[in-house]
Amino acid sequence: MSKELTTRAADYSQWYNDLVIKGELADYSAVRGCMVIKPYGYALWENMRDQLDRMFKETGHVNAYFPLFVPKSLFEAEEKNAEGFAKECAIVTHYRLKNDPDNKGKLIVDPEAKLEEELIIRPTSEAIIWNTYKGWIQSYRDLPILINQWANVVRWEMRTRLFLRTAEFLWQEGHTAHATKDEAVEETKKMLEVYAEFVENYMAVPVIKGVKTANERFAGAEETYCIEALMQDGKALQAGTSHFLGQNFAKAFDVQFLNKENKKEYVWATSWGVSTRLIGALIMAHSDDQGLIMPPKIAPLQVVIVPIYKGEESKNVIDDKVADIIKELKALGISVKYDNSDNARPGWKFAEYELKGVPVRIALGLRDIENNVVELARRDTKEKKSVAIEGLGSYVKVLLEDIQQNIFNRALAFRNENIREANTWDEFVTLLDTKAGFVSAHWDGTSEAEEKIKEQTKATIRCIPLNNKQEAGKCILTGNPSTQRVLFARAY
RNA sequence: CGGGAUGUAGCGCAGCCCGGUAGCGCACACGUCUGGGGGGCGUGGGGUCGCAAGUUCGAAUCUUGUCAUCCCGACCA
Repeated sequence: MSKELTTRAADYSQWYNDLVIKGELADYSAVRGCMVIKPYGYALWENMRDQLDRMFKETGHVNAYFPLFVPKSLFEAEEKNAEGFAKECAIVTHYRLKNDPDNKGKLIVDPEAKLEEELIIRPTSEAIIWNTYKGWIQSYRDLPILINQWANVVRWEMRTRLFLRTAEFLWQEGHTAHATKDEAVEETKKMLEVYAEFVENYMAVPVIKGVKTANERFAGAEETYCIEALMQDGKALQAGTSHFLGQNFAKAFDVQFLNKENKKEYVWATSWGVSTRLIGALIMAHSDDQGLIMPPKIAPLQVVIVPIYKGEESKNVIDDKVADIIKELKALGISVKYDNSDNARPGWKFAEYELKGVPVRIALGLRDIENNVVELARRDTKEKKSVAIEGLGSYVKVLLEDIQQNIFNRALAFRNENIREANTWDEFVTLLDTKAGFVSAHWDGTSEAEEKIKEQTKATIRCIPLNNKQEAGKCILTGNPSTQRVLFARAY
């Protein structure tokens, strides 16, 4: 099977879809807007999940699991949150089917089995969790609660895209409860740091940490912190969010505690999440026209070995040699696959593993064995060289670290080249239309101006970067005074 | 929800305008030569043409309806 990929230049969206489908990360399913995550894609998600999970636990969190369904009365308790998600909720109204009397072999919803109260399939779990926390919290001694859950959620999106926006997606959502505002704010920021560290150090995708404007804030939050990444087509992608929820949910669900002075206070809350969308970010940040490029630290497979043989006899010789190499690599904690299957030829395998983004490929035949070398190819630069079998393990280990660093540096350089300042409206519009990327510009801080800019340019304020430099300026739209620049971009 | 497109073999497509025995490439199976960048040759298997009505002697093809998916837009992690 030849797997022709659309190039980025020809059709960026199609290129992305081709990588996901032909790279065997995911497949379309029989359900509109829902995808099947295939084993290779799921292995990637598992690696991401496992690392994040370690980081959450290192920062004091524990995992738990809450129901998929949220009774409507709970869902609507926090008004802003409910309003924000209402338009995209799937709702369970019945609990039973029955045989269709008019159509043999078919089923219909049993009208007798209507639920007293509709159940909302969670688009996010604040409601069900805060309803639960109410029963868990009486005293300041019960705080903080630092819980994370790995779950699926459903958001009935109008238009979906593999990994970037599916109707059902996998994610983690942290939900913490604190006795003081300061502690909750600190938690919000801490988790933003965890996300930034994960995305940069493991996924090799550079991010900008910032705060969302009121318009872009999570429904029900007081403050939304985010990490924003830049894709190769110049569009921004929100890679993770961490919300300071204030006392909104505590008030909505009446969660109070007695403080040390024996006075009742509402609990302070945070929530934070990243999803399978990160896989979309990973693909669009690194990959090229030959296929995916996996960062070694989370690659489902770090090294693939392809034998070059002629006939059974030479295959056996190579198999023996490779067994030693695999042993050495595995001892160093490197994941490795030996593909000596006879149903594809070497050239086909080379292309296939490039498509899948395996960071390092080792090829060897009798010729190499005689010389005690292998041919080693790195996916990020496609550079090939002959490397001694002696000490191959440590060579590969260093190489994997180098690839990890190299793809991060490459993405960082691209990101930095694509942050440009605009000082006038014309400059702003021209930059958006000709260069894409982030545009750093002054904004007067009003929602009205933000809305108008969005209407006219489709660009949104991605964030107000943390530690932003304060400088006097004029809003590019209104000319009103401004104290700092914010980052605009067209976004996914 | 607005606009555009597509449903024919596992995948990608042609055939439809102008109705008359369902075709190509890849994949798959077997054999063989091969093997250092998506192999060659030979043989073979596989499809109620998305679904439902209608027109007709006859429908993949014409008509109507319907369902689904994809792409672009608005919305959104």
